[in-house]
Amino acid sequence: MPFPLRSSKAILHVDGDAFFAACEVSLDPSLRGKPVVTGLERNIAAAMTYEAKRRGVTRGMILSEVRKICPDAVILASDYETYAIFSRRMYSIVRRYTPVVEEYSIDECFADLSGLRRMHRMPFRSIALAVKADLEKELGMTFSVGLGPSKVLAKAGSRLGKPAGFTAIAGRDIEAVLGSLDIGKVWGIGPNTAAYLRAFGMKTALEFAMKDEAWIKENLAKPQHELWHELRGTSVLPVAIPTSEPQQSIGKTRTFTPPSANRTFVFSELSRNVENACFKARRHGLAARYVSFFLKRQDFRRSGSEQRLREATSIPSDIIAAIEPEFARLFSSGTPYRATGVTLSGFEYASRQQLGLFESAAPDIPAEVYERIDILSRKHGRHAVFLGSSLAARIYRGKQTRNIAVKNIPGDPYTGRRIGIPFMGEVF
DNA sequence: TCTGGGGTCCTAGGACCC
DNA sequence: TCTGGGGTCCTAGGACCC
Repeated sequence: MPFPLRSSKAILHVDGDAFFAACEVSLDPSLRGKPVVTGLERNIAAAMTYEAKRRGVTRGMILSEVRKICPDAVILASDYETYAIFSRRMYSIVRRYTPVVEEYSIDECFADLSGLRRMHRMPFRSIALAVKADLEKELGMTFSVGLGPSKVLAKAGSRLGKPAGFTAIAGRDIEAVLGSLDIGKVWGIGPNTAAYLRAFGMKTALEFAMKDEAWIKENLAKPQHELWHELRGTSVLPVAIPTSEPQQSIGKTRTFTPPSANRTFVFSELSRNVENACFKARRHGLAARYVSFFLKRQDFRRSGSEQRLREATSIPSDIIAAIEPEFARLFSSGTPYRATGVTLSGFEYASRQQLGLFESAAPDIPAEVYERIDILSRKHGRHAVFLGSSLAARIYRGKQTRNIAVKNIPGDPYTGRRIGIPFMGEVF
C-alpha cells in the first residue's frame, strides 16, 4: 500500500442532488419527472433537475434559451427560505448518527463517524447507507454520499457517484481512485494550482499524492500541503462543528452592464452595496470593525482597499464616510468599471459594542433611525428608504426600483439630504 | 462556461516597535 | 546616525469553494 494510513478516521460527505430544484419537486409531487428549473427572479437558471440537465439546460443559462431548448420546462422563482428549511432538516438527520457535523453549504455537509461502529453496531459503510436512506426517505430527494478516511477523499467519493450514488474509499482503494482522478477535479485544486502542477508533469491526483513531502513543502503552500495529506488518507482537515461566533464577513457586490466611467454612478453602486451589506449585518445584530471595497474594471482587474473603522458600526453613513477618500484615491476617471463590491468583517454583536472614551455615541444617523428604516424596509419592500448617495444606482435598475426611487429625490424627507449624506453630484 | 454573487483562508511585503 | 535581528500588525491581493 503506497499510503500507510496515519489516521483512522471515517469521514462522510453528503451532497443533495440538484438541491434547489429537488426541494421544489419534493414539495410538489406533480413536478416529479419533469424538467424543473429555478432562477426565475434573476432570469438565469440557478438549479435544474436532471431531467432538465439531460435536455441541455446548464447553470447560468438565460431563461429565454432554456425555454427554447426545453419548452416544457417548469421555471420557478428561487425560494431560499424553503431551501434553508430542507437544509436544516438534512443536518439534523445526519446528526442522529454523530454530533460532529459540519454545515458546509446549503446542500452539503461533512460528518465524522470515527469510532462509532460499536455504538451503531454496523460497519462504516452501513452507517453511511443508513444516513443516505433516511435522508432520501424523509426529504423526498436523492443524495450523493462519499465515505473515506479524510474530507477530501469523502468529497471525491460523493462526486464519483453523482447523482444518488454511494462510494466508499478505503485505504486500499486510494491508489486506484486517485489514478483515474484528474488533478483539476480534486476539491481544493482550482485552475491555477492545476495548471501549476501540470507544468511539473502531473495529470492525475495519484501523481500529486506520490510526490515526496519535501518537494511539496518546497514548491507549494499550506493549503496544497494539507490536500496532499488528505489525498493520501491522512486526515488533517477537521470536520468543523458550528460555533456561536458570528460569521466572518458580509459582502455585497454587483455587476452593471454596460460598464460605466461615470464617477457618480460608480460611487452610487458602491453606496448601494454598503447599504445592503449593513442591512444584512443589522438583521444579524452585528457591527463591523473593518470595511473593504473594490472597483472592478472592464478588463476584470480590481483595485480596492481595506481599513479599520474607528468604531464597530452597521450604519451606512459611517462606512461611506470612511470609504469616500479611498474611493477618490482609487477611482480613475475615464476608466470604465463593471462592478463594485464591499465587504464588512471583524464583527461584534451590536449589543456587546463598547464605546471608547472619545468615541461618539451620536453618529450622523442615530441607530434608532435605522431601526425605523429596517421596519419600513420589511413593510414596503426591501429598500424603500435609501441614501441619496445611492440614488443613481437605485434608479438604474428595473421597474419597481424606478417607482420607489422617483419618490426619493434629494430633499425628500426620506433621502440622503435629510439623512445627512452629501449627494454626490447630479444624477448621471 | 470570456466570467454572477456570497463566502473562507492564506501570503507577501511594508510599517512599526523593541 | 547607522546597523542587525525578531516580532506583530496591517494591507493588498490571490486562490478556491458553492
